[in-house]
Amino acid sequence: MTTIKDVAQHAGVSTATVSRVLNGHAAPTEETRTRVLAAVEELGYRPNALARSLRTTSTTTLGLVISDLVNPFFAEIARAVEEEARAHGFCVIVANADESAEQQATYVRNLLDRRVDGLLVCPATDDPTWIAEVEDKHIPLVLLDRTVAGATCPVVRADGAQALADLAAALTAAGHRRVGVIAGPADTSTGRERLEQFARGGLELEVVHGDFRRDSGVRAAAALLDLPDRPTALVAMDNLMGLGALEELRRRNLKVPADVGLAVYDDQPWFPLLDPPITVVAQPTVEMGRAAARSLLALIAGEQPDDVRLTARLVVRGSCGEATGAA
Amino acid sequence: MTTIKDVAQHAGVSTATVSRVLNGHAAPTEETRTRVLAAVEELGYRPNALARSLRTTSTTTLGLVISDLVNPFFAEIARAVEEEARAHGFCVIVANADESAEQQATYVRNLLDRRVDGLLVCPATDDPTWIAEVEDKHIPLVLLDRTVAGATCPVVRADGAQALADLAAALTAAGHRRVGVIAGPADTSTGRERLEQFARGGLELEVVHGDFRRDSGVRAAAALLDLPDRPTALVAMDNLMGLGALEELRRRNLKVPADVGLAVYDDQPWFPLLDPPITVVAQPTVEMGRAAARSLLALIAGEQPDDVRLTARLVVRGSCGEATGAA
DNA sequence: CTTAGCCCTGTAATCGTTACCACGTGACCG
DNA sequence: CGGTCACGTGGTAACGATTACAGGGCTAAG
Repeated sequence: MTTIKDVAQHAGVSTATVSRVLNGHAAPTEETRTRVLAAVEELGYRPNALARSLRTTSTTTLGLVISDLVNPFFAEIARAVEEEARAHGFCVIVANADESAEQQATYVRNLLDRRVDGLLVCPATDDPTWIAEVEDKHIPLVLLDRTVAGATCPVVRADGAQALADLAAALTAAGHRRVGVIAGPADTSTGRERLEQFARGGLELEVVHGDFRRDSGVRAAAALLDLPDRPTALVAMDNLMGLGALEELRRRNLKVPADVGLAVYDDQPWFPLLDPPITVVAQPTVEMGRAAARSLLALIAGEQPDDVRLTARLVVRGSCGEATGAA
Repeated sequence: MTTIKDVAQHAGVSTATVSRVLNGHAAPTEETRTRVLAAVEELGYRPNALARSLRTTSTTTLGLVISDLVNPFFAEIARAVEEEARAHGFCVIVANADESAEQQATYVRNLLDRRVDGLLVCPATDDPTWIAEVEDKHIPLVLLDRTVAGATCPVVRADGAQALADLAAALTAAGHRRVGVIAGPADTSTGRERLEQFARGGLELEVVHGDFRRDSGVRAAAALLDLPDRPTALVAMDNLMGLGALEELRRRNLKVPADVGLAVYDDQPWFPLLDPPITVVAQPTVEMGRAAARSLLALIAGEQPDDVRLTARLVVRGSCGEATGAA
């Protein structure tokens, strides 16, 4: 592997000069500049990012800890974060916590060890212990999608209050009174919040908690559909649990919305293709990712960005049934 | 930030001893061991991964360059790679090339700069120039999903020949003669191969090339459906283009399979939920990711793993129509 | 003609670790 | 009882880059 020393030797200058040329510092002569660049070219030299970062204590790298990479919601966020970061010359290391608090903590530590310049985390649970570790080291931190009690860092998330109120109203208008909710885990802020906000809609709720994954959606739907007094509609608080619910409905040969109405929090491209298309609360996923990256970069630059709340909105498509004037 | 020096001082030993304790080398006394560990604990010391890697020339990190993170096929692969790597104590840096050869090259270089121990790439195009760079530096490399002409490194991919033959047969049995193919880019191995293998099925084909993304699926489907002598079925060679095709069919109010049959290469969890459920060629996604990670780790360990070909299989679901005994 | 000042360059220290070598001590054996 | 051996430990030189500081050459001014 060729080092800066090789380049220096090849160009007949010192390593300091090579470094200066490569970093555009203290302008060297045009002549030495071209000579150095020629040597770099010829040897195919690439600076060792490890050595450089060790010296400069900067990696121009952001760490992103995602709750679940296979969840398209998070995949899209990851992509948005990455794009925004790249536009600012930063690179992103994506780590997948798989909705596990332990794995999340492991990754946070790992990213800190690698000296990322900042950390973007979608917290798996409410457990706040890992945050202290990050703040001790004075590494800029931004929370994404979910918050954690007692966190003092900026938070970027969607505000679904209005959309969920609208959803409750739409369900009511369609004649639903008793609704089964497939909620997120009670130890996540989004899990609690969405449920709370939806509960304000005045419907009678049956609640089963899932874990934001497909299988839990299947189980929760089954539990709700097995109730003696079956709810007339289901609301899944996450796209993967929505998928699970759909699978269970299909398995039981229940027609949507004739037998059971359905709505899902978080839109997916295939929801409009179902028959009937699924009514959803759509989140501004890409904007969330971008905003989070921007906040983190601001924090790194020494600014004090505010929390960001982007509004989610209801998209009525038909899976909850038609509004009946009679109701 | 506390360094190994602080720990050494705190424990009253030399930095060398601290290092030995932490790395389990040349057994120190039980007594010094506990003393050092106590100091580590007390100071909350974590070794600087940059410095360590600089010294040892090993990062226990794999680089994974993905064609498109938002494509669920690749997202699932990424997850599998990451799991397998973690099981072996390796960490994965995921980079998203967004189907762009340039961005891919940029990321490959970036990962090499960071001195990853090995590289896993899903090549965006056939352009092989970047491979030379990797091989020059003797960094272990494994190609995933797609291959590149002249590559001498191990390749892990799916073999869809039989499945595509089966699909052609199934389409024929269902009475189709002229089929519109939404193919992948001609400058990707999977794009060419799938088309070639399907073409052997003896059907009359109309081919439009897409780019493995949703929009291109929409456009390609539109082009095919606008043909004067419209094909009786469409085959999309990738799940995202399949999604696009479905959207276009929906927009035109064409019924599947009554008006047009449809099949897609690469299964997705929501395909069975459509009406009718979509016939697909299912790839062993997770196994591909795992196998690729294993191959790369073997390469890093100095072994010479063989190429891996995992067989894809046809899953008939109904979107191509029923086999007619009459045909 | 001398000297101040500027610009370019090189020398060397440094970032935090680990590898190598040398040293001291205690044990064991002849 | 002395010599060897083994083992635990400390000092120190790397790893590959950046950067403060110093020095040398040249121009311009007095």
